[in-house]
Amino acid sequence: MFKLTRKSEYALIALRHLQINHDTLSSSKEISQIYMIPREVLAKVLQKMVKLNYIDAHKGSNGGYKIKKSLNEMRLVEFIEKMEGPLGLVDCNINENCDQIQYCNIKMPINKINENIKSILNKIKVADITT
Amino acid sequence: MFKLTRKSEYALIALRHLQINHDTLSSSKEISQIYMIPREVLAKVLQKMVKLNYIDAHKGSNGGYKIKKSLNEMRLVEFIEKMEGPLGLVDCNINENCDQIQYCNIKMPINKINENIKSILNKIKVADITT
DNA sequence: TTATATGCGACAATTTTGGTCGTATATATT
DNA sequence: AATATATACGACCAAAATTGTCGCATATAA
Repeated sequence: MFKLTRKSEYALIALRHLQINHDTLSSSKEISQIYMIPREVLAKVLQKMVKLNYIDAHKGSNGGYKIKKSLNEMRLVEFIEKMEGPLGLVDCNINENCDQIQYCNIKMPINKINENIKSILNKIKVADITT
Repeated sequence: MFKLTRKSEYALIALRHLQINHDTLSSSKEISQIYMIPREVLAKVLQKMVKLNYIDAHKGSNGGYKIKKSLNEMRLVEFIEKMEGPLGLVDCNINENCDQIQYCNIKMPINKINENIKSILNKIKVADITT
């Protein structure tokens, strides 16, 4: 509970690598080997970041990925939510698919705590991880 | 990802109920019915809280549970960690069973964020939920 | 004695997460 | 043109965590 997923971790590891090597292309093979990450999983994470326009991809021999400068200014929460879906301590912070929703007696206080946490995370930029 | 478990939710719902009805015993049956929580699951959560000495149990007919006053002053994080095990954004905040640990390039920044979140949670008391 | 409560272990079902495989497509290099 | 190497993507499988069920033992009030 209360953990990031591996995919998020892999994404951030890759981003940091891409940031440090922002003057060259880095392939999924290269990154997966350096950090001991299963190649295919990493590849999909990278592909998702391309789709979200966070990094650029170059196909073919000597191809690879390159980070986009603008990404560093993005809020970390936003990044994670785009990659994984909305964050929330409990389901009713996200949707209303909860059997307890109409009887629940802790909705309000939990919601408040959720807001607190989100507001902290809102202050963290992707660059705080990658640089 | 990044969610409380149902068990934690159930525990907090039950605690709030016990707090409101602190002058009488409440049975797992009663609580499970009011909040639409599967009885057996709730029962185990309650039993765990008894073992941790957070609530009192009375067996037999007309039995049930009662909250201990001191619990309300406990930090929420501590409560959750006792119920569920240690919290951490990533595995290496908890133990070192991670294939990436020696190559990881985001250990430090993630650790810092983890500290931030924990320090917020440290300011929240159980009473902030139950009252 | 009976009804009703907690206590507890084994286990089953479900969901989430993490990882694998096959194939298509693009491109630099030879 | 052929080859090697890279990304793109869908289908699928495996493992782990979470959530829920069942059966039985024990305690106690009425």
